[in-house]
Amino acid sequence: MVLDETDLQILRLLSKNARLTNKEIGERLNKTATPIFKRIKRLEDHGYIRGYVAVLDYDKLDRGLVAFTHVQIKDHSRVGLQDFLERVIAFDEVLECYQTSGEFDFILRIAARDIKSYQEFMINKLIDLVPLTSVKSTFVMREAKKE
Amino acid sequence: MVLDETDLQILRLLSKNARLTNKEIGERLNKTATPIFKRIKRLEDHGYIRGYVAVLDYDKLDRGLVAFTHVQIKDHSRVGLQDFLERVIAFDEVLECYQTSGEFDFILRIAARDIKSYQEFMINKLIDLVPLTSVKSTFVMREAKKE
DNA sequence: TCTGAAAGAGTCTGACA
DNA sequence: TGTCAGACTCTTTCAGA
Repeated sequence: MVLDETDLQILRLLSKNARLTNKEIGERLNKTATPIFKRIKRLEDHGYIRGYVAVLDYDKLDRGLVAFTHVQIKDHSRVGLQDFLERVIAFDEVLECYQTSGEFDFILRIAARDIKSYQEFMINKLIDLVPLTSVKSTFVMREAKKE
Repeated sequence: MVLDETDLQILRLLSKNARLTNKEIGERLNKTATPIFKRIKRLEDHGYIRGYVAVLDYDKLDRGLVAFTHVQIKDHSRVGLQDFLERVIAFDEVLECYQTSGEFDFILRIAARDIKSYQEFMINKLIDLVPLTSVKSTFVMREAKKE
């Protein structure tokens, strides 16, 4: 499937604000709502749009501590990596999980109430999962962009 | 503002799928669409919900190379940090920007077509912004969770 | 805080250029 | 690919419990 400039602009708009109506998008692209609707349907069906999510303010939700946790595990076999992945994404604290190449095997985005909860997550949940080689935490002070 | 269990469940559902209708959410929580509507409005007005975005598949968009770029800058004054932040979020390649504490000053989530485009971004855009102390790139092989 | 009815708005389909 | 009209569905408001 080939995307034209209109498709790309639709994706650009929706990645910033998924609540735009087809009519509003159409007005910006000089079209009516119908072709916008059809194009979005096509983009969804072909997997270009994977879904729509609400962006929450974790500060207000008493989960103001957001961290990136860089994890290196001991067992690098396919089974070992898959095992860690499946078990770690089951935790509510894990907002995102990326398998990576390079120094770390996984980067996790974590939300916890405070530093104490974060440490509890580390000690009682993360560390027990599978044998780890290293864990490095970086705390987020400000989210400046998100799309 | 105090959130009850119903509010939290609404947030949980919408953070995974923002396309659920008020009626569908109501059915899961044993209520009608009206109270769900009112609660969501309240959560939006009070900033618990910051917005709604489409999740795109960057693989398919020929921006399959997603990386976390860890940046340490030379000038740690408030102005220096703010300056870098404002200029870096203007780049299309920058999907997300987090100001962090610890080893790095910023973590960027970057999307590029391939390794060559990524290097071009680094050399022609990122490096020129402000004097940097270190830049470390970690490439994403798989996104296993995102909410 | 909730239900249920009703108006307003958006989505989605189909005929046609 | 696109416009337009109409059916359908969801959102939103309001009266009442």
